[in-house]
Amino acid sequence: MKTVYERADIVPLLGEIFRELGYEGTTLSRITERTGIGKGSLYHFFPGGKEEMAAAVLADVDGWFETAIYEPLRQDDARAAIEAMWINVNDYFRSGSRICLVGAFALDETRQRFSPAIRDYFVRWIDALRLALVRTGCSGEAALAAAEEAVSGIQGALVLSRALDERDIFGRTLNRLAERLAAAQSGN
Amino acid sequence: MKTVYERADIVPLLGEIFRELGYEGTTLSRITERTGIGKGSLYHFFPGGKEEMAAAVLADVDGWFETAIYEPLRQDDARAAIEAMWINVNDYFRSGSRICLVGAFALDETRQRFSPAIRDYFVRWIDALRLALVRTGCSGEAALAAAEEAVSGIQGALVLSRALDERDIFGRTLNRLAERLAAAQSGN
DNA sequence: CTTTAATTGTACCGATAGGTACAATACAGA
DNA sequence: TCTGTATTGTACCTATCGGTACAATTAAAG
Repeated sequence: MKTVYERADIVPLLGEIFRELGYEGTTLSRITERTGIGKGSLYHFFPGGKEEMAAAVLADVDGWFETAIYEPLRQDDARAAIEAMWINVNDYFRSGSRICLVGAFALDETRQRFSPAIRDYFVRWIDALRLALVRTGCSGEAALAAAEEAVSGIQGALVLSRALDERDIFGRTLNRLAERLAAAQSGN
Repeated sequence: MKTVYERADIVPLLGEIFRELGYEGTTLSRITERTGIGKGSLYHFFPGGKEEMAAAVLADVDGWFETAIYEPLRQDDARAAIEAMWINVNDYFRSGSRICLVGAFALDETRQRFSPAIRDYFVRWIDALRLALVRTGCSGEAALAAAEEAVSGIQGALVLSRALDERDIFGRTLNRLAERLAAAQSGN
């Protein structure tokens, strides 16, 4: 009995494992153990080994955010896109029970391997949000500050909700952040 | 040639290594490589091995925050203690170039090993800050929300400043958070 | 200067890390 | 059905993992 995979099917599985175990904590044997995918397949699709796997996951995450969040913020109706962002963020991170892989990689030495990708993810998020805020009539400087505050706040909410292991704190914090952002839109 | 250590001297060194490499990324050989301390000494002071080393570091960090930040928040003049907190936090995290070990451990599977210590660190921080806010005249509910927002915001600032690798963003975010907290003190 | 206990360097251990080689298998197109 | 390519399981490699054992060395007390 043999199961045949495609690269696109494997990447999300790898994503969950890297999220849970971190880069160093993710071993090939644990990947096999959790997914049933053997080394043969893994190195067939990712000849660069573990590092290429993690890079593929980062690119996948980045792509998801690009189409689901950044592009709407840049192109669609600003207020609607911002509102949709909060909903999508809450869904994506499963109300705080799922962490941000990019943020986690930023904290330890893993950052050195992927620093351009990590940096880019956050720069583009902040910039897309900033542009949306400007379109609502917010001044340039205030828009940047508000965008940084929101993106930074989301990362903090993820850390805190995992640390406290409380169901509702992520949603509560997201609501506070959304209110702050709404305040930045109308006035100032 | 032989150097003699004490446990108290080793713990801070281990702290910096765990901070940089994470729990899984920290190996005994890398500890030796960076500190010159061999396995003999390491297992003499920490018979429980790597896990005991990390636990000792967490306890050390916790102790520092307890005396430098939590106790003043509970006992000293509330406004002065809050002001001192922001300065101490900025110093401790070296303007964002040093991460929060407890927050980092919270993100991956390492959390399972130390979840009570991780939880406690944040619960006590939030609670001490909440009490200080109440003493300034802030209502109970608003105080809890503001305390959560501040502690969560600090963690987010650490993630973001590492990810962007920008010198000034940590200080900027801390200033914003301090202003929010100041606003919670006077009114509401 | 001894004695004694605390501390440390070195040599080891089995298990597992990431990675390679390659034959066996599955599958798509002719 | 046959053929060639894509995919996969297995065996194997070296390096290193966390950990143990213990003799050599050090510092402290008398």
